[in-house]
Amino acid sequence: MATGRRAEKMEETRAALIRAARRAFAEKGYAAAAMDELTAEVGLTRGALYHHFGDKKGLLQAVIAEIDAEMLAHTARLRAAAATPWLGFLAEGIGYIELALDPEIQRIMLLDGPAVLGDPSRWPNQNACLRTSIAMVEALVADGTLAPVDPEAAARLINGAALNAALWIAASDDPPATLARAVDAFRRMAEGLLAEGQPRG
Amino acid sequence: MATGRRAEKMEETRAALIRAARRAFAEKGYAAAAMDELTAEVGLTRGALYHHFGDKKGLLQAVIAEIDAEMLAHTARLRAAAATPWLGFLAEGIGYIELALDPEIQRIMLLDGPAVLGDPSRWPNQNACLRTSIAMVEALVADGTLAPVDPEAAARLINGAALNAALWIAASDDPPATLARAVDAFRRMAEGLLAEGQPRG
DNA sequence: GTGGTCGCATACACGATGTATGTCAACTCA
DNA sequence: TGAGTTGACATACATCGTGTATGCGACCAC
Repeated sequence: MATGRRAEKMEETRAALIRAARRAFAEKGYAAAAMDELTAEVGLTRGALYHHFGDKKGLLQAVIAEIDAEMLAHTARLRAAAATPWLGFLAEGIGYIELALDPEIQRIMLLDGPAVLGDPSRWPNQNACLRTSIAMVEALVADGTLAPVDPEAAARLINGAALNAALWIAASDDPPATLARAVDAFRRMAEGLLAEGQPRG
Repeated sequence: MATGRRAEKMEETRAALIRAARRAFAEKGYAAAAMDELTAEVGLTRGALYHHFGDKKGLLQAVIAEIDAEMLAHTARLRAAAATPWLGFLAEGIGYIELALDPEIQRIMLLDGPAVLGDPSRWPNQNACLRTSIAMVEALVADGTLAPVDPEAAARLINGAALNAALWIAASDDPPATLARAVDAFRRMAEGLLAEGQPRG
């Protein structure tokens, strides 16, 4: 499609607004981020913002969608690089923990996002990520690697554990050391889902 | 101590404000709860509020401290009623999941609280709860029930898994059924921490 | 009973969101 | 190609909510 000069510029301002919002939300938090500052930073006014995103919440949604897509792509790469499905599953969880070390992700995705937009498992992208996790657990249960556990429940618990670990690590004094402790415990817990007699990975 | 008429009345208004805030925060969320309404509901004005709690955040802290104390007392009861330390540990986690079915706890403790006050593991009461969990894991590791895992890491991951499970259950269409699925998966994951040869039950 | 303290109300300043309206450049079509 | 239309964005305003400074009145000490 021949995107005219018009549409092209428009996409540019959308991107600029989202970029500025990511910075502002990450640094000051959603509530304390003023839209006037945000927009002025990229040479616009709130008019542009309300035109493109409807309201402040809409801007946050756009920001979250972008970050979420990046996270999804990252964990998918880790999973694909693993030797076995089970190791892929572990790698995905551990990668998720590492990702959440980023202050931007913590503040926007883990703290403000849920408070403003509600339960993250209802977000479209998170749902996609979760669905792949569920599918993996299903496959691992089917081939006998995992005990007959409810796939969605297992995927969500693993996710929750990883998420909380990330918050802990981020708030700790020595993140790398804490990361190591968390990853070890995470691996053990996940191994609790393995079927009897399966090698512990 | 002879609490005079004065101090007595003051405690009463503090309690009334906290009560009203619990309702308002739970129903509308922290950001959307207006202090004017809150206080008018119990026949006061914002003056009382700022006098007692400093600012809106201070009120939220007081509310959270109260709820947190209730949760702590509840899980402690469950733990004490269990037959063995290991079963007590499980009961505590499962009890935590059940507690979080309460919409008030979800909204205030799991969504708005972290966004406004930051990482919950830094809250004084949560810290107390976590410390007892860590102590339990330490004891279970010492007596050989659990594998030699980092106590704090294990406690935090278990906590995170339970917390996320609660959010999931709450958002589900059939909470009781979802609760059953979550509890089963939770038990299995926790059992991953058991030492080799320990009975799973 | 008089001065002081303190719980709480009143009044105001400030900032932030959202909306209604205006404007000007870019595209359409005869 | 130029008049009309659309739409991206700016401007101006209405509204509301927090926080603070100030004031009042009841209780307590002496």
